[in-house]
Amino acid sequence: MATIKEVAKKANVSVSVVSKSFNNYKDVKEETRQRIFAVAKELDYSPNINAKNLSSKKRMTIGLISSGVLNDNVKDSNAFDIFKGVYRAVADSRFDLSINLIDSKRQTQQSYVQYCRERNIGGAILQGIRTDDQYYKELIDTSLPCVVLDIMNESDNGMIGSVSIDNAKAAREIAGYLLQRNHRDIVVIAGTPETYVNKERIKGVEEALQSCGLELEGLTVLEADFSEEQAYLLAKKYLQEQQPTAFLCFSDLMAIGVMKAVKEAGLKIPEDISVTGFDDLVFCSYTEPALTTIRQDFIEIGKNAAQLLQAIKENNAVKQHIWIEHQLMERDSVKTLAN
Amino acid sequence: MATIKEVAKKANVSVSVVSKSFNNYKDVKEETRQRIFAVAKELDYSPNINAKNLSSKKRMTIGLISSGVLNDNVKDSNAFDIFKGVYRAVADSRFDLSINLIDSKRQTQQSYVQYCRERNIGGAILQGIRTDDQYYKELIDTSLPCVVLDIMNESDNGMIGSVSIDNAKAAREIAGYLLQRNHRDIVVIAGTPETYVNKERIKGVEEALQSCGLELEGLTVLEADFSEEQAYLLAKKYLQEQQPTAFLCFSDLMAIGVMKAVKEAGLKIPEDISVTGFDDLVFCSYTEPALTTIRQDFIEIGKNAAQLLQAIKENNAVKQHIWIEHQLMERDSVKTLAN
DNA sequence: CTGTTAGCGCCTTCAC
DNA sequence: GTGAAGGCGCTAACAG
Repeated sequence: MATIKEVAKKANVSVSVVSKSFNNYKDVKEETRQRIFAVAKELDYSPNINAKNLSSKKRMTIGLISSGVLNDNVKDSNAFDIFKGVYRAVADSRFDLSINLIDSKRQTQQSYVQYCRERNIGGAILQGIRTDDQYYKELIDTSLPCVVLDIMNESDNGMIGSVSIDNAKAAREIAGYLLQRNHRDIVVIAGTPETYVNKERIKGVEEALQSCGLELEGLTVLEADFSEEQAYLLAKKYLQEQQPTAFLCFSDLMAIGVMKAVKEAGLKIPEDISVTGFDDLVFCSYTEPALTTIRQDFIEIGKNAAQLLQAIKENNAVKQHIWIEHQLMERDSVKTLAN
Repeated sequence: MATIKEVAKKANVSVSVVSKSFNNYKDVKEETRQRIFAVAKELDYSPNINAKNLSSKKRMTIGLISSGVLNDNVKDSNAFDIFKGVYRAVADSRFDLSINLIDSKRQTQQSYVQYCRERNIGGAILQGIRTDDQYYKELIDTSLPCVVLDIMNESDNGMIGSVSIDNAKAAREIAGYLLQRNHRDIVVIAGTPETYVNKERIKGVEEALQSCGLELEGLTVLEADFSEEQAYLLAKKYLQEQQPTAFLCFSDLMAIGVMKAVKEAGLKIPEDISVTGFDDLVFCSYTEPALTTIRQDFIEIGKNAAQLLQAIKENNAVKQHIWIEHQLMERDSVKTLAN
């Protein structure tokens, strides 16, 4: 592998000129630059990233800290879509960024901050991380630029941004959708209560109820920790005693679990019971019946996260939080009830 | 961020001792080592990876070159599963590897080799790459350790390994499954003919036919380029003229396309026509009817690829090709015909 | 515009 | 066992 030195030598210039040429400095004569490029090509030279990172203090690597890399739920590929979005944004930018995926479960020996510093990672995107994560707080307090997904950051640290859909609004919409179709006996299959996303969605559902003049007391909320299995078990148990007209689930995975329980109880969807999801994972259009749900555009989320991160790093972030549009996907799992 | 110097100073030793301590050299007194570690912890020190890579010529980063990062097919998450497998294998190893994802479509300006050299990438795993890829050949000729997926490498370069299921065998199995159920008018929806995977699967189907004493001439093969849309169009057109008893598809995505065409033709699956897939993507169990297919364990594939790559790098690879077990997933899309 | 030079943080002989 | 010193390849002042 040719080094900058060899290029310089062969082109009869000093290394600094070569360096400048490659870094688009303008104080290099065009002619010289061309000559250098020619030689570089001939020698098959390309700058060594390690050396580059070492000497220039610029940090151009971004880390993607995610809980979705090692989890066993093959159905959950949000992390990958987010990844795709980040990748695209980065590929389209003028930066030469590389992406480091870190699994939150694996990363227990060492704090994220430490990991990032070691690797000269200049900014991180956090996905599927909980605010009570042992290292989350540490990261937030650092001056490392971060973008968190599905978390609303409350600190006044200017280096922290966030991206998410408007969960309250989305929940309001899907609850409203059910209410409009005359569902009054709705059971909410919620996720993990401490979670920002969960709180927002609960809020949205409540708002929808209120705007229909309904009492909140009547609302049954079952907490299934965003787990398919948990949702299945809870729904199964619930169905032994009561039969609501609809299950409003805070994730598609949980909706799948619920559907299984409903079917096992000998009930039909949507004839006997309606079910809705949240996320719009790929398989939602293939379930029987196809699941009505809220679509989150994870690719878009990832893309925006990467762009926001760059903006933060360059100190020109306009908004600290970016809302991504969601979409109600109307399919076949909800029945309109007689008034 | 503390540097090795500061640690050395505070521990009253020279930097080299610190370096050695961290790199498990044995010529450091245990007592000193402990003292150094204590100081390091106190100073929150951890070695800088860039500097490390720069000075030691060891290459511990592996690259994952994939066609699946930027493609728009959200249904196709094989790449992610492979990625997961690689990640796990790497996380379990004693190496500190980081993963670089490279999209083959994006990577047009620069050869893989060059990309890897720049980043000090010591080995690469190629996924979804075609042997006629402009940079593939170059890579194979290099001394960069590589593991290719779904390609059978013919060169005698000892640095190249490969991992895949036994495609011929799998195809034989699923074709046999159909034949056993008395299907005789089978249309194969194949992928891209130049592809290793495709050739093997064709071979497998032919072998199955032969072992039943059937003529190969009767076999209809439609090439749909592994595309859902193409498969849909071809099946649609074919159904206007003829009606086979079964479509044997070389990918689930194509099977989905075929199923759509069949349904649109007013035919029922599996009553009128049976359909089989290949891959077992997540949504296969949710289709209506659930798709009978060949399951590829992509996570396992990724894991083995990473392990093989390490073995190659350490010069102790036993086999150059690793076969991963596949599995016939029997679901509801095939009907047993009357004899 | 171009060259010189001092690091960046760490590893690795080679002396002591 | 430990320390000194020379690089790894590149960037960024600072001179010229």
